[in-house]
Amino acid sequence: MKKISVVIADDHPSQRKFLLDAFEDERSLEVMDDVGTASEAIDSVMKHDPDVLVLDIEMPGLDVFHAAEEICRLKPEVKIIFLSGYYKDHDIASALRVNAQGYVSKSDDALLIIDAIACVMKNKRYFSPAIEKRLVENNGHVSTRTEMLSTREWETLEYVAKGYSKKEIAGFLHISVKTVEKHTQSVMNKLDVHDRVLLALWYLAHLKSLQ
Amino acid sequence: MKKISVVIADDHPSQRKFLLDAFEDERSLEVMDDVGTASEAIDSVMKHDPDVLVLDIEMPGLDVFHAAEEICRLKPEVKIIFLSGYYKDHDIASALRVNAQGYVSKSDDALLIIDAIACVMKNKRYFSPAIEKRLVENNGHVSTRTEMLSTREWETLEYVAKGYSKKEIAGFLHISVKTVEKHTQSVMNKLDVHDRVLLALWYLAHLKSLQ
DNA sequence: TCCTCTATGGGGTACCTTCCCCATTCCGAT
DNA sequence: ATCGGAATGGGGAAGGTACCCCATAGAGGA
Repeated sequence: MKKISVVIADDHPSQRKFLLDAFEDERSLEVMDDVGTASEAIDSVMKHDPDVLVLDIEMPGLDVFHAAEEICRLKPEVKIIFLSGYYKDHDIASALRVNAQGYVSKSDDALLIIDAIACVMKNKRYFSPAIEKRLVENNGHVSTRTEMLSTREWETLEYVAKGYSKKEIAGFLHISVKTVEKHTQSVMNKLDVHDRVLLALWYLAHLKSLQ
Repeated sequence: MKKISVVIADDHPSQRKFLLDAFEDERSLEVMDDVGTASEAIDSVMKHDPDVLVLDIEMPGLDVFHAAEEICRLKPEVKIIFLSGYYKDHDIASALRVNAQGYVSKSDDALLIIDAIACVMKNKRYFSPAIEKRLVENNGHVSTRTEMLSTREWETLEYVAKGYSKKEIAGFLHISVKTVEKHTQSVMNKLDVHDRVLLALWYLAHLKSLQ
């Protein structure tokens, strides 16, 4: 089986070593390069064309999110996983904005980061539990689109798209039918789709690109 | 509504898990037991008295067709749906001989198997399209759901699945809304799907296998 | 602090959908 | 010739859906 090629970008040598050691023990991974700044990260990605870039959020010099945007533009197939020390909502939002595939806390176990790599390689997004919790508390579901759907709206959309009636959805979410109706309407207005079947079709069509 | 009780018999744990997961998502189904051999299947059917037995054709130990015959003798009311990996004419013939109610290819979508269950519960036989094709080439006539739908019903289904309203469909087909209604109802009765969104999902799920 | 956004609900209305009832025509099969 | 199925339509009931109106409470940002 082909190994997953990885580039590591972190300004702290100790953190870099920690990751290098962790990834070296994992046979499915192959670290191509490890660098200490965002601009070096861009260069390294251009040179090595890795599957995954593990990118520390706090680094001196060029802003990591600008770097991430640049990499997305130049090499959109590269999966970017952000590493954060103290995750701030603003950083998470920026990571989402540049369409990061993963966001892992440094306090998390190394195995979790390896898991995140395996996850994004399957074209799924990965967020460490603590950050996921934040996301749910704040924004809600991941959406970098102009048409932002709230958590409840997403949940409602998912159930609608699976063919459940408002009454059933109200039961699942433990809210009234009226509120389900409200969420459905909000979704319909935001997506400019005013029919349940078309909503389901929209959901199915966007499922791949959303996850 | 009473759930359809199901027993799964498959020697591959992964396949069992796949089916369990698929059936767990289906509200109308309740898996009573899952086993790994034909003789266990007999015991399980005797013990749980399920509505449907999903039976893998390739299993070690006791021959599955003998087991199926035994079950038909002891519990004739149990519907048996065969799951085949590589459908051979001989197996299909054997399945017909023991009066199986359904025969589905493993390569088919899980939804199709769920549909097969719904189908046999209405005392209709079900054969997945690929197998049905074989049957037509060899033996002769076995009714399938593709044949169940008339031209107009099929056309109506297609428009419904694309998100058009009855009024629109009536316009497309140059018939009255009432007739569209009639066709939609016929389709819903035949497929045992009583909702436009689920009809659309059914259509999408079967589009590939039906071609 | 004020204001917006999210989430929660109720009332009401118009329309759509699902499912009964009914009929006619035509066509192919027994 | 009759019978069944496919296709065409209508009436009407019951419930679902889409879209308005309204209000309240909490969290977060300007």
